[in-house]
Amino acid sequence: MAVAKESPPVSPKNGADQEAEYRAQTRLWLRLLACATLIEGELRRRFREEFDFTMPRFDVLAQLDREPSGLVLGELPKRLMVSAGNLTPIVDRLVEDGYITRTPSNLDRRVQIVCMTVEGRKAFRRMAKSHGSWLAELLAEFPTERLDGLIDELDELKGAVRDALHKS
Amino acid sequence: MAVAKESPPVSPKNGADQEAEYRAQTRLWLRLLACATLIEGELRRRFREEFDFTMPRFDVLAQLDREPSGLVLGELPKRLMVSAGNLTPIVDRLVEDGYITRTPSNLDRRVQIVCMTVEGRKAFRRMAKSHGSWLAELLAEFPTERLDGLIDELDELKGAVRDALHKS
DNA sequence: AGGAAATATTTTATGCTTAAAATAATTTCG
DNA sequence: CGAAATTATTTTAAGCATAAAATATTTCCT
Repeated sequence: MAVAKESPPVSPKNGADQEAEYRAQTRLWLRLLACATLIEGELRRRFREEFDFTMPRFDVLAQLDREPSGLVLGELPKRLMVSAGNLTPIVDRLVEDGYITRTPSNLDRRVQIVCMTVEGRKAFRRMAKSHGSWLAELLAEFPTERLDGLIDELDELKGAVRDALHKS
Repeated sequence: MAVAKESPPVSPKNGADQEAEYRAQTRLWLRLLACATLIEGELRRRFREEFDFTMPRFDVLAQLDREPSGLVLGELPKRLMVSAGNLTPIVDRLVEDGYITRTPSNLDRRVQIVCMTVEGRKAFRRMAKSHGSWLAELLAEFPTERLDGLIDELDELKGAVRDALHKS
């Protein structure tokens, strides 16, 4: 069960410490995933039942809601942390359904500008309101005064992971 | 923008407080999702590149690794928090590839017992080792002494969400 | 100018995920 | 006993997700 044989990264740790840290890191990951899965599953279910809508579609609208003049299509995969190919059929359907428009730029015909329609904006606001209250309902039992603390911890975690990703 | 018009759930809150809490809850959810997405994406990438394997397949093996005598198939969707139908093709392929066996119970022919093979166990251990060190690498910059605190917070969050789900 | 590299987007192949319906075996109970 | 309800699992249809390859356009460079 020798794990700490490789060169220690910062400070030397004996086997038992290293093992304990491994376990804690794994537990953190499992808790994180469990919380996200739990909340995401419930939000997805409600989006479907109440609005016959999906979260990825809602996420696209949420991005466009903040950009009254529209957004270059290529910005969406970056902001939503998904692949570009993934977005194509989602945007296709949002256009079909009249929530957004997709117009090729005249300056650079590779580029497309996506923009929410008036109806899209209306639909988004209605759904966003429900989304907020669903979240409030799901998180109601978590003490309000600890929300900000947890947000800060997660921000730091996110930063730490990002840094680690940039190094490799 | 009237939001707090509905009857207040526990203690009365004025509009501004309610708005602030909504925002904090949304931020918490977005951070949680961002952290999980970031880590999951990287782990998935490495599983694919290093082992040509997927995380759902690994998750199934991880459950079976803790059960030397095997597991009733129906336990897997519960423990992994996925739908039963989802598991069928994943288990199919793990059987095809020789990592696990699936044998119908003689007492109740609806039930199937899933059990890891010797080779499955070997492959799992190899992958689990890498999985642990990848996680350690990704979380290296997050201070060790705060791991347990964050785990506790997430445990509480998970409990709060579960409670909210059971109520509805 | 004109070919090569870069950029934006779509297509393809594969796999995960869900919900709902279908199948099959067991249990319950009148 | 035998029909109805329950339980375990699979199938189906639809959508999300990725990686890798393809397409189309623009920029860079000589």
